[in-house]
Amino acid sequence: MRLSTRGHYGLKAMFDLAQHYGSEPIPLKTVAERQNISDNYLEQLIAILRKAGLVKSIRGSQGGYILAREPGNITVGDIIRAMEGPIAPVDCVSEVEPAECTQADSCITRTVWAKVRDRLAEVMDSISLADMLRDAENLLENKQ
Amino acid sequence: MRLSTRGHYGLKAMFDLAQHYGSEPIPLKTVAERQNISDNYLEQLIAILRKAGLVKSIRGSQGGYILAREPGNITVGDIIRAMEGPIAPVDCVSEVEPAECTQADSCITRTVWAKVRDRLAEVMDSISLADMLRDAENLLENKQ
DNA sequence: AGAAAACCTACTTTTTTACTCAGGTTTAAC
DNA sequence: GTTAAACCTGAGTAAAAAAGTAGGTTTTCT
Repeated sequence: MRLSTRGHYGLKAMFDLAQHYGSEPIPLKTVAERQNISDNYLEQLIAILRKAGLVKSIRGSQGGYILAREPGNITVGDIIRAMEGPIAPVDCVSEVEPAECTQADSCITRTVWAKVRDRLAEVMDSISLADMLRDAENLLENKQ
Repeated sequence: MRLSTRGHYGLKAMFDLAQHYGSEPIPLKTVAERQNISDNYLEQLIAILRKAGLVKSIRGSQGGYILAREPGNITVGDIIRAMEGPIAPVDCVSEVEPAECTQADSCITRTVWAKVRDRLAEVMDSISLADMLRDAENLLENKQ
């Protein structure tokens, strides 16, 4: 039950953009440095986020990336689904196009994984980037 | 966020043993056939379950496997932890020995994954093999 | 003794992951 | 219009993990 670096880095990058939402576009290289990710690799990952409509790019000098929507309107679930595909502990309970399973109607392990899937989706969909910004602020306050 | 076949097959095998709890030991080959798993492969998997203390083996002719505890006392979480290791969407929030992270105190994505981990553990620990047996019975009744 | 079954270890193949690299295209400041 | 900074694309690759195979040894029941 691990996330790949795609999901992990994807959320990091999106959170970085959220922290600078409202100002100029952020160059990929800047995000990569701040989040400690190879920029060649991040370039590929951010392309996925762009195609999923989660970020917008501004090309050319002084260009960069910005969130496509406000942080309150983008959830962890959105990002993870974009980066890792539909949530599905096992193929036969995928959120979209579940794999065929001959014993689907009597398979009890299947109903277990459906419950796990639903809880996973529930928690990921309940956390927005705005929530994360709020958490970051609180963390900072408690430190001082 | 996928399970490997280890966890998937592991739960299937354990559920199979649960369905025959209280009678003679079940040969591995029988479980493998019923659950449609290569018996060579299942042999490796069940060795993990045995070392984790979840099943007992009876050697020799008429031998086989039985659950080490009653079905109400074995949870999906027990089985998945045995088969896949500690629950941890990313290494830095592993249930045991979380990986070092230089920004641990200010990393917000980390707190997200901790929440995901806790929900995962919660749902898996709340379902026992006995619960699954009950579900199976209900499913059967509704069919008739 | 013979058969059935667990046990053990090592090997192989396949798939996925996590990158890297090379070369392009577009834009905007100057 | 040149140049630099940025985005875009696709191919390639090394390492790791996953999934499965194979063959032999030991134990115990009959």
